[in-house]
Amino acid sequence: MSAVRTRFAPSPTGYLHVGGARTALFNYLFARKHGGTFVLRVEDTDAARNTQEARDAIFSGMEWLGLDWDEGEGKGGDFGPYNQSERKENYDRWFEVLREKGRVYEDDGAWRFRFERKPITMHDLVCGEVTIDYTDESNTPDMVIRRSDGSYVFHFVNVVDDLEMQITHVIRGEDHLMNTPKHLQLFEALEAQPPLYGHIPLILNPNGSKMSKRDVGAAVGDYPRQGYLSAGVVNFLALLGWSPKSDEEIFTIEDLISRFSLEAVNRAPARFDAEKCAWLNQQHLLKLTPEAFAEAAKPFVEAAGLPVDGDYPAVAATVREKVRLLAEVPDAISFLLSDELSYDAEAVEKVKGNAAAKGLLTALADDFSALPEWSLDTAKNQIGETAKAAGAKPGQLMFPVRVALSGKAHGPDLGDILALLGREKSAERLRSFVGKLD
RNA sequence: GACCCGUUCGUCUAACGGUUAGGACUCCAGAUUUUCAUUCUGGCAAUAGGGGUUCGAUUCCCCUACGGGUUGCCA
Repeated sequence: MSAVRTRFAPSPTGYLHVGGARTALFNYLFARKHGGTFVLRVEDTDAARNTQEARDAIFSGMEWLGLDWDEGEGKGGDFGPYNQSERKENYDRWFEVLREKGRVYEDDGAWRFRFERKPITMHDLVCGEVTIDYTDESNTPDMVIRRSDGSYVFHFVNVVDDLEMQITHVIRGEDHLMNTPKHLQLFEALEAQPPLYGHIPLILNPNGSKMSKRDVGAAVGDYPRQGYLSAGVVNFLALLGWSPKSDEEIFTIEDLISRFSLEAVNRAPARFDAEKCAWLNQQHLLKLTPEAFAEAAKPFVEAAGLPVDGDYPAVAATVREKVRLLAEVPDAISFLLSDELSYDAEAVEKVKGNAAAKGLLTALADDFSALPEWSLDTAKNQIGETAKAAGAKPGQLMFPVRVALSGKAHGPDLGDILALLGREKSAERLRSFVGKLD
């Protein structure tokens, strides 16, 4: 087989959505796996619906996901231009071939392609052998390939471009399965070898309806904003419709490249599960070094108006194992970066339910002030000492201290909190919290 | 309507025609952590229904139901 060439061919009419991203991913994985070439072609033949924002969203989305293309926008290549809007001469030339062969005829100013009336069998890389009968013209009317304004429709330009760009494998959504016989007929009329096709199942909403624009989780551009790592999203998308055929499921893009195969792609559509996507993201977050985590979370913390100098890297590191999305970080550490505390009502109520808490917290504040030296260990140990001195179990005091210092029921390790806050602030927050318990 | 693809725990999925139908997410219960999270252990939970073929069917065939797709001078 000649060298593998795949392509992703989006039309810039909206943002890049997860379905398109997964199609791009599978084409990318397949090309990389086989040492082939991945082409990015923009199908911008519908001038009325195309927008510059949509073009930019495609490029930035692909870049964010790490799906670097070899030919296309910004990369050049021997088969350009890679925008269909700039390829009219190519279409005119091939249209002329069809006209000379008598395969097209005029209809109301438009030109229709005359199908051969016979059953068309395709050998889909994912779906297997599928036959569509083109014998009955009323079911499969000859299709317009050139509009009355002289422009060409999707089916024709798509085929001409795949032909000229020497695409060997077309991996696309199942919504194109019924289009494939049309494309096959075009290739045959053009006397060209068609690529191999693989149709992957669509992604559905959690309720089973078709996932489209505007649905939750549909826009790739939203993921970075919510604090997803591209590694997490790529991992999740890969598992939607493809299986490694093993119990493993945490994969880097390199892992995916080496394991990917079209044979392992499912035929049934998959539903989008935000919970699992977030969990996978957490798994990839866990793989970051504390420094890398702090750096990744930085934009979110800055956007929340919190300072990211001084202790910030150490502060961020305390919640590395406690968040699923980076967008959760500012909330999780704001009490360490700012003195403005907001108390979680439920957590405070829980402390109020503990009759001994007030006395214990007051005693601890005093003991903190009296501590000869202040360190993570001495401070943390003092909690136990103070509790025991009052005849209470250490565990009884841990939660109230957590709420007093952070205002929350969940957060970093108590020792980390004490060390970062320091002696004065810790004692001060304990005392001020006691005042709120009345 | 017609045509095409599909149907395993709620979700993502595994299972040469022979498994107590496995794993993961979620949820619940324990353990660990003097706190939170992480981690670990255990639990709940599925072959859409009906016919065949077969010694034996999640697996092969047919029918029904359900879901999705296509049916444009959109892509």
